[in-house]
Amino acid sequence: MSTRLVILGLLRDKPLYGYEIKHIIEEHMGDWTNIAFGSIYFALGKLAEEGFVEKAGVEQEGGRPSRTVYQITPIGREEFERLLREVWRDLERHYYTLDIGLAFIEALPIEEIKGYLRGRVAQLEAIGQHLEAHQEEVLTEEVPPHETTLAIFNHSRVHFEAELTWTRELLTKVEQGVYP
Amino acid sequence: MSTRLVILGLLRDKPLYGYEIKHIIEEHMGDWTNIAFGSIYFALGKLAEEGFVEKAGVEQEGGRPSRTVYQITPIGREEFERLLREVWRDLERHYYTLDIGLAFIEALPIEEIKGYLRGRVAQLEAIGQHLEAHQEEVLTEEVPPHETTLAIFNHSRVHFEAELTWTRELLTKVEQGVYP
DNA sequence: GGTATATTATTCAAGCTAGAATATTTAACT
DNA sequence: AGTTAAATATTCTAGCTTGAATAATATACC
Repeated sequence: MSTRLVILGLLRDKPLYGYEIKHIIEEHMGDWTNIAFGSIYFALGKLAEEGFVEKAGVEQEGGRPSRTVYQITPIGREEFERLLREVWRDLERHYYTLDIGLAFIEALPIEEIKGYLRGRVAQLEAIGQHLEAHQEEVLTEEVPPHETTLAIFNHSRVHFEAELTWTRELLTKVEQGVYP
Repeated sequence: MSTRLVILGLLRDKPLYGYEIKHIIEEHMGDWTNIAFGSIYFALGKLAEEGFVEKAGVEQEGGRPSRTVYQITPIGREEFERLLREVWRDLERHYYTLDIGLAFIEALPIEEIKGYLRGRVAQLEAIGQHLEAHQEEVLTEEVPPHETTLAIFNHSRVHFEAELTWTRELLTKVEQGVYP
């Protein structure tokens, strides 16, 4: 669903082929998206079927595999805006698998749970270090980062911090013997 | 993936049929899971195929549709524990669709974006009200809530608060004209 | 009493994701 | 120069999710 949005968004600028799209995503959006190869080709096929994109031709460079270049259509641009508005308008709910783990917490020895929680705190602290380092790096670059980059970065950060706080609190409670 | 965990977890106590599983999930886990009908039947079929559950018989009540009851097997119990440990061990990454919206922010008029952000803040504030009310209600019940229930509730809450804080900050920046 | 709605229980098709498989080719290394 | 590794580009299958479709009965309502 967001795969379509990304593809249409990228195709607005110029025609692209699947592999190229995958690479742009990895380079520019790699940290905050999760779009697999198959999804891109599937979405391209679907978008073409629906008339939102169309084949712009087939290229070949040397003896490399030939590639199908797609370009966006006028109704594709409309669809892009529709999807974009949808994303901005609607709040999305996130579900946390660990909540299910919590629901079944009695199924594991409490000492084992403590171990996992300590592990989670350690992992989260490592991520925190990584995020800080990354921010340092970005801020000391010659080219100042774009505001959207910062906003996206902060988005991860606030949720990461929420998760860390919550996990620490849970560990404390478990250590206090609140869970039987 | 967490569908399997939930199903196996519920079947530990007693044999159940698909529709019953769906109902238990909705009643007890409805606020923090998102498992569709089809997924349950699909997972039951798969788990049966793999030997983690098995048909315990077919029941019928009055003229209602007949129902297939499944029970967990010994290796099903092992699989449950394996999945449970996996959930506790591994941190899961969450991706936010709005980040993609942010990446394409220039495609919409900034005034429209402001509107959406105000809308999001309002929606989040409403959820905040709802969460507070829900907590009040739970805390004033005769039966004190189980610790896991509170932990799961707090999990939602910290992330909701993170989202609200971040959204407000973004709105402020947009209103300050940081985004062209 | 008769119509409308809700409940029960499952099946099914369509959509989407993930990632391995494929086949060629260029770059890297000793 | 020859082997290995990495890159290029797509296809394909298996797995999973979603929600509509089905079909019967029980309940609610006027």
